Amino acid sequence: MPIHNEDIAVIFDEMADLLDIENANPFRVRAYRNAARTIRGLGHELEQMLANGTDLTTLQGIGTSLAAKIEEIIASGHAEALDKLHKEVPASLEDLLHIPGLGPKRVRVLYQDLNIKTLKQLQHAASSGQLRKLPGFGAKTEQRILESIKSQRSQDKRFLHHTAHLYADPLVTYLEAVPGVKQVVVAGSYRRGQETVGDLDILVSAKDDSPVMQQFVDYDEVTEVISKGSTRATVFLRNGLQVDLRVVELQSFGAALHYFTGNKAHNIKIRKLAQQRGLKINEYGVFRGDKRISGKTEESIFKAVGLPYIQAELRNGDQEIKAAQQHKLPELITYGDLKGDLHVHSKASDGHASIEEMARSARKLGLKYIAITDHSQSLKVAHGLDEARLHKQLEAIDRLNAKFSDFKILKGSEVDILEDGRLDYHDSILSQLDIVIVAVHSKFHLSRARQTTRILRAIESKYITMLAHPSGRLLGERSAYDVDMSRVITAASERGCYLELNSQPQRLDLNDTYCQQAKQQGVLVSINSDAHGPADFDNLAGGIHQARRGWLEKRDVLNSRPLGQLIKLLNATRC
DNA sequence: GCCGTTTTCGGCCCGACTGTTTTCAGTCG
Repeated sequence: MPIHNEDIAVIFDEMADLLDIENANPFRVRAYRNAARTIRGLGHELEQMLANGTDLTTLQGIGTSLAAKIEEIIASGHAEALDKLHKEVPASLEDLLHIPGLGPKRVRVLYQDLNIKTLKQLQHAASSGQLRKLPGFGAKTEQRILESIKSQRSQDKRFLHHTAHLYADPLVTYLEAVPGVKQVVVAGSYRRGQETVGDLDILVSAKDDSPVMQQFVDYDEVTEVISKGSTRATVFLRNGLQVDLRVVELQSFGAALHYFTGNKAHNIKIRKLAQQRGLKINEYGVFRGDKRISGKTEESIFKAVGLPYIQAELRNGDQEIKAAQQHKLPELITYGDLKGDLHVHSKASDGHASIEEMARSARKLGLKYIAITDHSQSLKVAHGLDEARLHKQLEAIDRLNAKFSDFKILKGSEVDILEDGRLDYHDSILSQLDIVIVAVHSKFHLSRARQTTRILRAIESKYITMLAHPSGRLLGERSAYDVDMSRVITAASERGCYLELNSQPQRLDLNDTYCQQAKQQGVLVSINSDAHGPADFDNLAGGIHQARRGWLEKRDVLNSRPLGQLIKLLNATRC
């Protein structure tokens, strides 16, 4: 069975948790956590790197001991050191760590003094008032633990970026209207454009006498106030989203924005660079001794450590700092660079607007072309078009195009890849289309070998233009099907076709890592909305975030091309 | 457990808030 990086990272995280509870050297604990973080951000499978003879100790935070453990896990599927820890500390204690307010020290007390090992035992002890007698615990802590178990807040719920946006936007508007407020920005993973966010970090600069903190906790969506100080507060909104508010002075705003945008690994690296220059960076600025030398803007923070500005989406503490030092940062694609959308449905299949409505909506947003790509005949559930209906649609598109002088509707289809890799229409049909998107909509559970062969065969087909939502995942609902994506990207490169970055909020697929691989192999990516109605064109903004996290520039994106160039590139896929 | 352009030993990012204390530990981000 292949061992993925995530499997190894999970083991190291668990070891860190258990060592923490064991009261091990905190820096040893941190070493495991750092290693887990490094591994998650690698972008290449460790198993593959090892097979290629890579020396793992060259990786950040991996020394001889952890490299040996990685090899052990890849070879055997487990780590003896973790097995040993399990004999000393019950694995279930890890669950207790996820309760807000419970850290390693208190979990250790719970286990040693009351032999509490599970959430259920914890709930029982809290209900019967036993916790408040423990050292370091009190009645309030006991109450909070009980409430948190009841509300299942410990489940670490994450929200789609798209969903968080729906709540962030009105809250920002609300805060901006508070007297004395000068600036409001949502930082954190939201600003970095992550697919999902665990909470919202909102940064505000305001006059000293501004009532912003009080107004924040009085916001009518707030159901619970966790903490509230003079510069920081934490609340929960009705939908369970946690929101942290921080208030800083204008002169510190850039430093705070950088600090609270993160990610953590990025911040730590930037701080270390500062240390090497005899400087100290915190959320209030850059300091030499006690003297603040900058902090008003993010640019000034980067400048202080000798770096050019690094876009928020790139800040994951992995490659971006080295690239910045070498002046090799990408000039990231922006929303305005998009010229069209190559994956759009109409009500002929499972969309809910006419082709003309979709075209006019796209045109209104400034796009110059769309491709109508309704589903093919096998996808009955989405009213896939048979050959006769598709023919009629092509004629209708001809008639519509005659109405536009500055906009083009391309003829396309989202063609099902059948179980054996054949396509759902004959070549004679496909040859009449401007664009053929192929996609998997069934048989998600094939073995890795069969799924990969299936998709590679589809890519080899004479008329295909691009592969849509290549991994098939739905965030929070369905994981990716098991496919060797690196082979798919290489095949697309050799075949000379394109890959989609589907902008639906729960897809965002290709993901960032594979976008970068596609770029490295010269495969153009198309950022498509997969719109089923006019409002869905808004999804493109999320696709842009994802593309930026994948280091894509304008030149790497197929639908950044004006129509004339695009058509040449579409024709070039016909082999 | 990792790391090193003063170091192979002795450091390791840093500050706010809460609750339980009586000056601070634990937790969190």
